[in-house]
Amino acid sequence: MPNAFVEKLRGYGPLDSTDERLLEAACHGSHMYLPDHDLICEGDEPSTMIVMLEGWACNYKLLPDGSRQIIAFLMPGDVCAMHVTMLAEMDHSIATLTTARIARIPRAQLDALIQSQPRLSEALWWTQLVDEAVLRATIVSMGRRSTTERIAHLLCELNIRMVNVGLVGRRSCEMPFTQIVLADAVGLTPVHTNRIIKKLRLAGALETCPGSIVISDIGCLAKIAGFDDNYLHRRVKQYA
Amino acid sequence: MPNAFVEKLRGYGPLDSTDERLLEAACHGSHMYLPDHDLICEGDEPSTMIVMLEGWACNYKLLPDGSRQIIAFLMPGDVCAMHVTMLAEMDHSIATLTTARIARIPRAQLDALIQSQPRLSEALWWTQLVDEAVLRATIVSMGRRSTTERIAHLLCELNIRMVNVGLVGRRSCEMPFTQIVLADAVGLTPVHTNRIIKKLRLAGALETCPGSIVISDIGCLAKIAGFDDNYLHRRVKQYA
DNA sequence: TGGGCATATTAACAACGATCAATGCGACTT
DNA sequence: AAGTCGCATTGATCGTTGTTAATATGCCCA
Repeated sequence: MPNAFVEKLRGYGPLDSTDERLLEAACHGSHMYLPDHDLICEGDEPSTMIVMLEGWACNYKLLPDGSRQIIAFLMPGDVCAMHVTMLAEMDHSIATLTTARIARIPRAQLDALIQSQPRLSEALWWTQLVDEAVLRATIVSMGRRSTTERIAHLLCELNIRMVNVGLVGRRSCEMPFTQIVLADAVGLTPVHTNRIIKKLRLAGALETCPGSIVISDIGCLAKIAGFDDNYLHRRVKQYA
Repeated sequence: MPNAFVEKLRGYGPLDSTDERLLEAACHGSHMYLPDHDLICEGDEPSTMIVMLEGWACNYKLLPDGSRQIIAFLMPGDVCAMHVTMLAEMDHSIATLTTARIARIPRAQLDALIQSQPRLSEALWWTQLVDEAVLRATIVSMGRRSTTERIAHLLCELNIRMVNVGLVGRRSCEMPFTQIVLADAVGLTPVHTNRIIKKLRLAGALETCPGSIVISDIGCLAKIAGFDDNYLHRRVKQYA
């Protein structure tokens, strides 16, 4: 099975065979986790970089009143912020959304990799910068887009990111999370999120199953969202 | 006049005199800009790291309907994301909010600095990670806090950041932006922002002048916001 | 096989924030 | 001195979103 992390970094620029071999070796001690499993919690001391190999996860924060805000979605190939090990404690938690295979690369090993493989170092920097651009886009969505645009925009982004790592089949793109999870990501109640999902379903943009959302017309969704993918900083545009 | 950038990086850990000298030298060709001046725009190709030496600026994005979302505030000592020069084009714009002194460090010079001064490199990484944590906290505020908490939380954050770089005098902390700017940062209309500001004023938390907001009771504000500064990562991890 | 549980869905109502409109005020210009 | 402009402020009204509640559905498990 191809290593999604290697695959993703290749998206930035060519890696040589040593780069890829070392990267795969670093991901060797991966483990499977069940859905809804906290990989690390706010307040914990980070000691490793977390790499998603299979499945989905999210960064989130809990508030005193018990509500949750999902800050970012992680899919295969994604990493939690590089070098977080420089910080004394996590300011957010990371949990799986589905069963997931995860590798943890200790700081020392990461540092060694970065120092010896300049291409790898640059590719990792690039993923870091793109992740930050995604956070900025999220802020814009939450501040100035209508709730319908907001949800459509998020789904467009996830769709492109899934395409980038080969998660989208011939015609169907299935996102494996409940409407409750989606609500926590866009800052709405599950009830209202459901109303919007219904609207998007009636518009023909998507279909729903319990536990997942299937994109049926990405063009329709992109139009509703006013989606522009420039912030994902893809090197190769593959739109027709 | 002390260099705010050097001062801020010192907040992470000790720099040696060479670090500080080189950093100050890199900031030598600074320029003054008027308020509301775009330093770089979405779509532009970034070629330098932008360093705030005096005054305030913000990262923002404009939407097709003309509305604006401010993504982050920049104050003296702050930099726009390190290494953005790796990306082909800016995904957001940066504009001054007040008159401001700004240095631009070309990528080559930045790379040389980072390679020769490991402490500096680490300190820059740290600022980068803290900036990202601030973006995460912004998302949480926009998604799950009441509008009053949201505004109070932002003001608390800005207050701490101002304290960190010596911008808060003996008793008064004045933030030099209009309520319109604040509205664009918290994703509300100026009208509603004004209503909340009034409420906070009546609670004794702040005072207003045209064009600025003065914090008069940070404790009160922090209580209203439910503010916890952990995400600003002010304590430094001790390495064995 | 039946009961419990999480998710999805819908309705009715309440609360919140946007919109529209008008006024005051001070700084700046002519 | 009059006029313009941007900002701050307030009121009235309207649309959107949250809240509460009820029901349906499918799944897991005892």
